[in-house]
Amino acid sequence: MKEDQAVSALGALAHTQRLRVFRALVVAGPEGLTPSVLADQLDVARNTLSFHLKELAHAGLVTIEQQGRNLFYRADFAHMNGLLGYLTEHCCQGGVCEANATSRACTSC
Amino acid sequence: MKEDQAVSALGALAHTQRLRVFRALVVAGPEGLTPSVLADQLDVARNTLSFHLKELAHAGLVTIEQQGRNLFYRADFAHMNGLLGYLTEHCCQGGVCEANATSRACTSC
DNA sequence: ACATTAATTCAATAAATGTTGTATTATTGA
DNA sequence: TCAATAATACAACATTTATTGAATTAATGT
Repeated sequence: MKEDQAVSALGALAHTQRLRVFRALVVAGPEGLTPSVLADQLDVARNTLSFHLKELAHAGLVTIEQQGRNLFYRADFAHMNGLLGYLTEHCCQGGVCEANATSRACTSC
Repeated sequence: MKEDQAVSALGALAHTQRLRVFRALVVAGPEGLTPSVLADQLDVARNTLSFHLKELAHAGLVTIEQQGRNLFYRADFAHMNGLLGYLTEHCCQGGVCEANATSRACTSC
């Protein structure tokens, strides 16, 4: 992951509602969730949610698939994993755990 | 780490210059760096840097110690570690790696 | 075709964030 | 004490981000 990707992903998560949206998608797993369900679950206006989902998608943290008139948003675990790897790597730069950095990211995601 | 702390830390790092400042402090290690040195190193105006350092400090990611007329800023590795733990834990919620979550954070920081 | 549902888009506004220049506080050394 | 240095604080402004209500697009079922 590049610096600007990391900044973008960090910015996308640096908002209470978006972090909750992302967490809800993580919990939902590979099936994902529709904006309607998310809006009900998190009590957010639909257009506001749409804005935040776009932010998350633009940052590469979620993917979108259309099924009929529903959209299914899913957490992009690989991208989140890349962010964790970036942070771990740079958190430890100059430290003693560089060798572990790659194995430390969430490999199951 | 609580949600609002995580949001705050994520927001502090979600800015190119602040991320670079933090990385420079990580590289500098336990000695830390003064604003003057950071400003020269990163080519940022001093008052702008002061603003960004305040943001990082407010988010708990850096600590400040005064020595004479110099201030020494240091990366707070424990706090960064806490953020990584929070993200790892929530990135994996509902997944298979919850048992590893605690061991995955940067233990050397 | 028509009404309904899902979701987004747009414009307007409000709120938060970032930058710059200037002024201020505090420490040091002559 | 006075000049120089380190750093922050403040005010003004510009920019970006967030929210809301109204309108729009697209898919579905009758």
